[in-house]
Parts: sequence; C-alpha cells; structure tokens
Amino acid sequence: MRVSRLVSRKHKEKPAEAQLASHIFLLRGGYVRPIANGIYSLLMPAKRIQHKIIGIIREEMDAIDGQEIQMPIVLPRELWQESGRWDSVEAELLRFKDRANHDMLLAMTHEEAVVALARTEVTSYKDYPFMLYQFQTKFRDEARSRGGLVRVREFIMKDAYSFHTSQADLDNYYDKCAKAYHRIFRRCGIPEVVSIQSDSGMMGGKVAHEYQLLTDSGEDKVVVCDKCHFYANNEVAVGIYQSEPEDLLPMEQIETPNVKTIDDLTAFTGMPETKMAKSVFYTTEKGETFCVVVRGDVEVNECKLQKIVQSLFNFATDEEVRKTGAVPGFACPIGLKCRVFVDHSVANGYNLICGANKEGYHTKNFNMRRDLPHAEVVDIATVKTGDICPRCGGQLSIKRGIEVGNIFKLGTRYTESMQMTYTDEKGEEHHPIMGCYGIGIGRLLASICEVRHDDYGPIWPLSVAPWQIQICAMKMDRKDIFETAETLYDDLQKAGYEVLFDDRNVSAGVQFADADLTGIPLRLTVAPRALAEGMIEYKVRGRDESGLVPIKEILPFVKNWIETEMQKYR
RNA sequence: CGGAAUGUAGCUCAGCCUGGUAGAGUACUACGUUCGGGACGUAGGGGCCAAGGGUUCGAAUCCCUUCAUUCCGACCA
Repeated sequence: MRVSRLVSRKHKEKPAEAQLASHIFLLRGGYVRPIANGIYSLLMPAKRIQHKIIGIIREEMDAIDGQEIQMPIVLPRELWQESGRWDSVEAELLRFKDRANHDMLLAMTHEEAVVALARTEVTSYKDYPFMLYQFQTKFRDEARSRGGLVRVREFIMKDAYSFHTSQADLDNYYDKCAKAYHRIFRRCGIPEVVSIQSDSGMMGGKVAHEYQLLTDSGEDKVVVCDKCHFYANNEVAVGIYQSEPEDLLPMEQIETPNVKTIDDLTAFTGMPETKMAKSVFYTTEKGETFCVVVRGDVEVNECKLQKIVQSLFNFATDEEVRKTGAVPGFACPIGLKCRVFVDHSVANGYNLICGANKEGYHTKNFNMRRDLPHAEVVDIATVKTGDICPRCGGQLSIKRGIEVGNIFKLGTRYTESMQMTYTDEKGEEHHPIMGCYGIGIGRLLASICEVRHDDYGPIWPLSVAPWQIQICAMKMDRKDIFETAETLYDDLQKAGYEVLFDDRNVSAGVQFADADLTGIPLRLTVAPRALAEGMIEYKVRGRDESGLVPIKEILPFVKNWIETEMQKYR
C-alpha cells in the first residue's frame, strides 16, 4: 500500500473527546472514525489489524474443533421470548418492527440463535460434543459508551457455543478453551492478560471467568493477590476478616451525643473502625426494608447483596428506617422488625460498638453470635486493598483491568427454556449442557494499543500489525531514491511481505511522525546518505534497535528479522 | 438514568462577560525557498457560529427549549 493512496488522515493534535491512549491514537492515526455515540467506522489500518486478530482467533478455535458459522444480526422476537430474555433484558436490547409490524431485535449475543440452529441439526448423542463459533456484529444499546473502541454499542465479537452431554465433558472443554484463550492473547502480543473468577450476570450459569488485561486505564476493578496470583472480579471476590479472639464482655450503653457516623465514632471513642459494626438500610422495589451489618471499615458490595436479596433496592429513607424500629445515625441490628443480614466481618468480630436504637447512645461489646444469633450471616463485603487472601493469607489489592474476553459454563439455561434435546444410547431425551465463550475484537484491538504504545503512537506487535514493513523514502524527487525505494517496495511485495510505502515527497519529520502513528514494527528508510554507501537503514518501532543493511542483503535480512520476531507470537 | 462541562473551518481552539454581521494555528490548493524527527514565505479555497424559538433596529454573543459530545456516578456477557 502506498501512503499517498491511503485514505487515513493523521492528526497532530489530541482529539478533544479522547482520554484513553488507545482512543487518542486510533483517532490521531486515522484508524477509526466515530459515526454516532459508540458506533465507529474502521479505516484500512484498523481493518487490517482486525483481520489479523480474527485470523489468530480462528486458528485457535479451529484447533479446539470449533466450526465457524454465521448467524444473523437481526432476530425475531419469538426466539428471545422462548428464552425469556425478550422480557428480562431491558433497554440494552434494541428492538424495532419490520414492515409487517413484526417485532425484531438486533442481537446483542447469540445463545438463542445458536440453540435454534443446533436443536434442529443435532438430535443424537453420537453427534456430541460440538462447538459452533462466529465473528459477528453485536449491538448493545449501552447507557454510556466511552473510551473509543473499549466500550461501544456496535462491535464485532467472536462468540463460541459448545454443547455437551455431561458436566464432565463441559468441564474438560471449558479448560481447553481457557488454554486457547491464553494462547490467543499471547499471540496477539498481550501475554499479561489474566483469567479471573467473575459473576455470570445476565448470562446465567454458575462458573464464569473473565480475561482481564491489567492496566491503570481499565474500567473494571480486579482483586489480585500478589502472593498466590489469585484473581477475582470485584463483584465476587472474597476477603477474610479475622479478629483476635477476646472474652465476650457484657453489652452496655454509652452516651454518644451527636455521634452519628463511623468517623465521628472513631474520633469519640478512640477505637479503630474495625471495632465498629455499621448498620445500613435498604428498601427493595417491593417496598420491603432490610438491614445489613458490616464492619466499620468495610463497604457493602451491592452486587453481592443483589444476588442474596434477589431484587433491586435503594438506600432506605429515614422514615423507612424508623419503621423497622431503628434510629437513623444510632441504628442497632438488635430487635428490628425486618430482615437482618450480617457480614462475616461482623460475625467474626468481638466486642464491637454499634448503635443503641436510642438517640444519642451507642452500644459497647456487641457480639453477633451471642446477641443476634438468628441473623443471616452472608458475604456482602467489598474487598479492598489490604484485605486477606482467602487462599494463601497474602494481601489482596485492587487493580484495574479491561475485560477482553470471557467464558461461561451456561449449563442447561437455554437448552431447557428452548427445548433442545438429544436422544441418548437408551433412547431417553436430555437437554445438552452448554458453554459459551466470547472475545470482543475491537476492544482487543484497542487494548493492545492501550498497553503497547509510546508518546508517539501505537507499537503494534508483528502478529497483528496492519503491515509488517514500513518504507520511508527521503527526497522522493531524487531519481536514485525514487528508483531504489520503488524497487524495494516491489521486491518486498513479491517476496510476500505486507508493506506500507511512504512514497510522498515530504520531509523526514512528517514521514517519521506518521510512521510512528502507524506503528509498523520494521521501518526501512531509503535516504541519500546511506544510499551513497549502498545501504538501507532499518529501525524497529518502539525499540532501540536500528542499523544499516546493504541493499543486496535486504531481503534475507527482512526474512530473518520477521521470522525471528514472529517466534514471540507462537 | 442522575451530576457537571462543552458545542464556532477537516482538526485544536480564540471571540461571548461588555450584542454591530467571523478569527488564529494546523490541514488543504498553487508557486518559490527549504529538506534526516511534524520547515518557511506569498497567494488562495473552506464556517447556516449544533438546531429551533424568543429579546433587540441588530444575536456566535443575552434568554428559553431541544439535540449532540465529553467527564464523574448508576447500569453493563
């Protein structure tokens, strides 16, 4: 490709709307252009990167016996009614009517479609297991897209669905897929992606993992143990809150005028937050108020709480709190007329301070096991830096990450609701067990840029770079330069390399700056000084690796360099 | 869906407070001088100042409404 022909304008300045490095460079480098909120066009450089990423993923999916298919983007309402998601998924699902006034939707995921396909194709146990996958556009009407290609509304995803006749077979395949995912990220040049335990959210199912690229610019919170390399999503991570055993002292009331918050209480009593029990009240959508008790230093994890309560909720008003018999600011979980959930951090504590349900008073020496024995003990704590790892006793910390992929054990959630069955060797019918496996292609592209760039632009790994080689030619108006550069371009292309040739007669600064924004790994420069010696210069993007190569030896040099470099991405 | 900010040339922005009919840099076109890390000069093209309504003799500027974008939350396979 010639730069002079390439439709991909470069910008010197940071676009006003971009904050993330990947967003800035993808716009500045002429990779993507926004069309509407969270909807982008890809220009040739980005399209080529996407093509390479898809190629890598396809190889890895084929290697675990995946069968590539393609399902439609537009689906009819009936399919999603079968699974129940037409009603359970709200605004994120884009619905519309066709000319016959029939309800349709833009697929945000393809479980329904793949089950509809597979249930008529596969009816015997002999045909199991199998995995179907595709690269297909998804549309999710996100409340807030952001970060360029990191969170968009329309995007291409590799989604794969496996079908099994036993849990053991799914477990086995799930592990194979997990390994394939690590290979995919390694081959895409981001081997630091980690898999973490996650919440299965609206997908249903029990076991799920996310693949997170840990980076400060990520939007997800990830809990990490530096000692045993345990990773978990903040929504499911569990910390341990141990307390030194103490003798149980008798409860007593203390006078605490105007002391309402935990901060007030630590200041007033001189005791640490870890000796406090904090009561928080919520009211569900149905209007039921309940109380949760956590240690003073612990934040309630509302995602965990939602799963326990099985309902949406908001903070209770003071009036709602009073109805339970508690006094706002001096609330105590004892003797309330509502459900009470106690976090392990409080259940394991000794002689804590809590409210007294009496204006101006708190209670000393609250011991949940003794004083509130029938409360429900649950895990509703938000893990924070410094908490104890449940596996190894090391320290947990919170890091940020970008979720570049995920895998789920779906079970029979969809095959039951959509009545997909197979006949086993005894002639009995069963619902197959499913797994599903996703990778967002555009997000992966942006993520690579996010962690592989310098001040001047992206540094694409050779395995995904839009082109393998960039030719810069200084002073294209000189005949010797022109002829050498053109010949080099021809020869490299004939030898099968992907070459971007900057054939413009512009200054070195412009060429190099644009080359940096394009981020191609190997740059060859044809310039007067070296050419006088019969040499061509090479420079590796993002590294202190450069030198001169005799023109005659350029093809073997390139061959060797590319082969050596590609070793890193196998 | 809440809170905040911003919409002026392809891009980055000034002008707005204090109303008088549109500016800079960059990018683009032509010519000349330059030429190894975003050169310079001269000339030129390019804007319904987000949209709609109002106030006014007169609105990019003041007021109202809507829309869009960004940031922070909520939400999110």
